[in-house]
Amino acid sequence: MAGDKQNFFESVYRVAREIPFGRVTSYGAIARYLGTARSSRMVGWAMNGAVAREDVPAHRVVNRKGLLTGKHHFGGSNLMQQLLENEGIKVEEDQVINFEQHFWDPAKEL
DNA sequence: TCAGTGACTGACC
DNA sequence: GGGTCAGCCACTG
Repeated sequence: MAGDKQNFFESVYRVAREIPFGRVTSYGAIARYLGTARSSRMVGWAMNGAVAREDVPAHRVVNRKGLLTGKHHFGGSNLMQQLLENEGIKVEEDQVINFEQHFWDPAKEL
């Protein structure tokens, strides 16, 4: 069958789209929800393609520590931080303030 | 084809 | 308590 990987990517996009306004999640959380907890890197790779999609809020996905590790993929600017702050999420030194408070777990909320 | 790399994470010492 | 290692899989040279 051709398209299994595509399905995985689409699944990641679908979950990312479900992230509520003003909330963030982690790569591992999405990976765990999809049943690929050990392939959290693939979620990050999927997000790489998600940036090109305006319907996928990739800026709401950070690493487990709330660190904006992927901000360099947003055009090499502080766009990611700008978008998060625009949603009421405070970001300082590439890290989300009160990360646990804004954290949204798809496996738990979805 | 092989080897290195990466938007991660959990376990181990 | 902080640094290191291994697993995961796709992409690139």
